[in-house]
Amino acid sequence: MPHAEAPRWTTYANERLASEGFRRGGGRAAVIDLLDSQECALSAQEIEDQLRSGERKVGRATVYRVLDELVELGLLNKVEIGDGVARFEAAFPEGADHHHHFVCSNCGKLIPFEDDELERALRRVARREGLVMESHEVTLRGRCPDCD
Amino acid sequence: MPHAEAPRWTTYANERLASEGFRRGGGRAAVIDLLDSQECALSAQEIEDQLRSGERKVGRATVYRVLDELVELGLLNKVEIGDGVARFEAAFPEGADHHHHFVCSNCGKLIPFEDDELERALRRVARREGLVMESHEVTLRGRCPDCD
DNA sequence: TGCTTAACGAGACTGAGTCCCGATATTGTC
DNA sequence: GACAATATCGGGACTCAGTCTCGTTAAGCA
Ligand SMILES: [Zn+2]
Ligand SMILES: [Zn+2]
Ligand SMILES: [Zn+2]
Ligand SMILES: [Zn+2]
Repeated sequence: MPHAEAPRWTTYANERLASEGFRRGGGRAAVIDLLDSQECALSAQEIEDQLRSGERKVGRATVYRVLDELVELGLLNKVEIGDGVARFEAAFPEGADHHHHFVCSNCGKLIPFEDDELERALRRVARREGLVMESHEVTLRGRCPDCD
Repeated sequence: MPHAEAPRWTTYANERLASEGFRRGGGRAAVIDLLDSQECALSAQEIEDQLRSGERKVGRATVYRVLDELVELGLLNKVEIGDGVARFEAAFPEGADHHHHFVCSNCGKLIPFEDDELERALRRVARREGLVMESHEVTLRGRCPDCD
């Protein structure tokens, strides 16, 4: 949920891509627009299907290619909740809108959450172990309020 | 790294399986013994290969079946570092030997670490969000000391 | 010893993700 | 605008972790 006054992720992503020397291709633009309109993570299959059913057809190879590029540039977070399907969601600069996920082991619902202390603890660990942290993932599993 | 005086994980796992009414099968025993001798996580493929090259052959179906059972019983932790391969490692009761992983984005090395404050932060988040946490995974990504 | 049924394993199958390679579109230059 | 250079795209074959089926083996028990 970006702040109302913050620029759209699409804008940020496109600027970044331009500055990295990428050309502007229709397939990539379609994937970016779709991801920008999402609340939380989407799988490659979901992206492919939604684009196929829309007016802008995009091949599977392109979807995966674009997702890889964006993850590589840090414009996208790859979320893996353990069901064998990778999901992707927009990542804002400076860690804005940075969050993690809770997965209900009963109904499968994906609930996002954020916590500063958790983030601090992670940074502290990395420093203590002498590791240069580039990214991290946290997944909590259990019962959601509905299923408890 | 279990404490020297602590019982072997094999023992603990077998007792638990017995108390749950499982019969003692050769395939399951082989998988358990192999996992007990490991320092950190092993993939299903690695387990299958190591058992196949040893004297105790175990079919793939059995390996996956046993791993699922053990994860279900909380005797095993499923570790997914994002390369499309699930790994498994012994889980001790009471969270003893509980740890998480750092993955080097350059050389792929898997480095285990533990941190009480991180664990506390996770429990706090779950409570605040009204979620009943059954398990969790944390993966840090970046450069290890060797590759930095 | 004999019965019941859990445990096992060969191998077919599924599906996410990868690759190849020819077709198409973008950008810079003239 | 035309053209060359090359980034982008996509159909479809392919890989391979993980799943399923079903007939066989063997643990537990009376
Ligand atoms: Zn999310
Ligand atoms: Zn739920
Ligand atoms: Zn480990
Ligand atoms: Zn490294």
